[in-house]
Amino acid sequence: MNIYDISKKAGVSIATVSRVLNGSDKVSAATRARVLAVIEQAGYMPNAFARSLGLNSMQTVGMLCADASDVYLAQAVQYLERELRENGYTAMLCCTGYALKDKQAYLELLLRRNVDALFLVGSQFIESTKEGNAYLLQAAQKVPVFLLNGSLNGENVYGILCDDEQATYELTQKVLKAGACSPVYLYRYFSDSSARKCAGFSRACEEAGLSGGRCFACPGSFDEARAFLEQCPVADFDAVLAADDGLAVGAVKYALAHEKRLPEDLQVAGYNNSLLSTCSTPELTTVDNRVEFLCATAVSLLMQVLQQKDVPQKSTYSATIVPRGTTLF
Amino acid sequence: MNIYDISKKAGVSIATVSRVLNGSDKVSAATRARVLAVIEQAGYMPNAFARSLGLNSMQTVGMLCADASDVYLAQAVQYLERELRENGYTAMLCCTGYALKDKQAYLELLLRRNVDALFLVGSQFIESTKEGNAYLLQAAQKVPVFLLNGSLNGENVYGILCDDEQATYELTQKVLKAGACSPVYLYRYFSDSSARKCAGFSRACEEAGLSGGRCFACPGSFDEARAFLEQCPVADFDAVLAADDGLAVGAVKYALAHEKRLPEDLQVAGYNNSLLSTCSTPELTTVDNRVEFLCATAVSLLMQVLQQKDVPQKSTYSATIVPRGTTLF
DNA sequence: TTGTAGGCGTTATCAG
DNA sequence: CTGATAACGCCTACAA
Repeated sequence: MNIYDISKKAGVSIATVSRVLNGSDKVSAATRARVLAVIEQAGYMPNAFARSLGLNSMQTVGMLCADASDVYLAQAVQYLERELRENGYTAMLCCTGYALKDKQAYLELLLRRNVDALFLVGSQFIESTKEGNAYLLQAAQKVPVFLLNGSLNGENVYGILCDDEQATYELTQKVLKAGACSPVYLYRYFSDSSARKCAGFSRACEEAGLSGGRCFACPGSFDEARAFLEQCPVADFDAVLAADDGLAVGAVKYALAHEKRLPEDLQVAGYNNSLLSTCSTPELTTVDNRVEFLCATAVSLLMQVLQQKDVPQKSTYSATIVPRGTTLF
Repeated sequence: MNIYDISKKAGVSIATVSRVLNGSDKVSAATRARVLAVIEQAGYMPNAFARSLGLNSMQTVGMLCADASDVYLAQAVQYLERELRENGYTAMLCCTGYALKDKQAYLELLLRRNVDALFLVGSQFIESTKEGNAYLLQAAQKVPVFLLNGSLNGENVYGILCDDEQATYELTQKVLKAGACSPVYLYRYFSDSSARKCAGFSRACEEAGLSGGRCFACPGSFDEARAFLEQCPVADFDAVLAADDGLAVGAVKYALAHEKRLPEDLQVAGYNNSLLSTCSTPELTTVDNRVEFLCATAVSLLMQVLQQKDVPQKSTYSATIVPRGTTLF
């Protein structure tokens, strides 16, 4: 069943059928109705591949995400997909994992599908070395590349990111002001975003005259985070700030297991304002980095880029602190 | 940059280039090497649309999922995508929400992209009426339709599902045997799966000679679930079993707020063995319905169907009970 | 308002 | 082993 079949049944040329399909106004109401009736009756759907071949676009964007089951990333995936669809685009999802080699391979895989753009969801996609990021710049020669919560200097690469440094700085200040004397910072793995968070934390610590060496990488499961705190290099810590809510939940579990009162004996704060922050009892103080806004912005920027409009290479927005039960403010 | 450019540079015909691209063995090693060198040097990638047009497939499957940010569904999405990719397929994700009208619209949208198959993730896609399911049967006339944790009788429709009834039955038995006299069951919304779970719960209750009317629909947030229990129609309940871990976390919050000891005063059990079950303190007893297995099975069945092999319309597998801190067994 | 014909970039069938 | 050529199904000037 193709456009020829329809044109025959309707007694018109394929050009007319095509015009009807694409809502051209250069078709008389009568023929339009007739053609539509035939299409309806036949249950005809135009072949997407043929259409894409001519138009050189299938209205598709590649979405790379290290782990779509991560509470935070999953939310981003959800919002992005929704926004994209509202703009007529479909998302091709690729869960890459955290290894650079895989990220590169899956990015190429998506490029081979002729996607119209690439979304890299999460700061895991920015490497610390120039060579590590080369593949992104290369991809950007073919399609616009959007970094969600990351930034990278390069033609056709667009970064939208939350000011994690400032948010963490302010959060740390509040925790210190509320009485903490020996805070520590936990992050899951090194990334563009966690580096910014550590920087904000350290800045606040320095300003308060505290000693350094308080930021630690720590495995991500609740139990591992808890175990880490049991042998924390800074033995007398009285506040745990974390780069994501999961680690903070680990800290809560640590406190509950050691009969430390939350927040009197130990202040805890997470990041992301994810489901985990309210799942915890007491509920976590956390930072809302506004994923929904991030995603909406990214998609709207993409639409502008596709319309050949000028778009800033880097957009920054600020986060909000959400005080709840695990801090003294 | 297309296949003609490459053929010219390599001094061969496009047929030869195509053969090289597709790994045909009817090419001499010398020409193959020459062509590959040109391809490499030019950074050439074949056009996916043209290729798909000829082959009538882009090796793509449509993935419908009510909410990709749901902890359970997100995990399914992640596993499915991984399995699909390992088999050379790419996932087009569509987050439909829970309204039938939207589910239908997004399914058609995917069909219009000429996907090779459809995966409907979660039992939300089976309606209780015949007319409600008609769109699935219609879609199945074009491509194979896979129901993940659901089943429906129809040509080209394949259901893979967990025996939720039996798992819930056994779980309820254990809770009763451990001392509960007045259990209640909470589910978030009516679905194929929640119906099976309620049935298992009710069967165990009946066998224990308990009165009926113990299954309740309940809004899904932690706070709402907790609030529901505060005015539960069954006032003297001493066990809360839930159709998902989120509701069970609500029950834990209820217990903590009312100084009921877990599990001595109140037994609680969730479902899905999701992140929420270990995020909770105490950790939730729950049911592991083995999403990973579900997804792997679904993809492997798809591959069989695509190879024209005979595949059972319905595959069932069993779940595992995971005893943790919120029950007395 | 409608129809004709060429092009999009592959794959695959035949000849050679 | 290699090359010419006809599909694949749609869009869109250009003509009528």
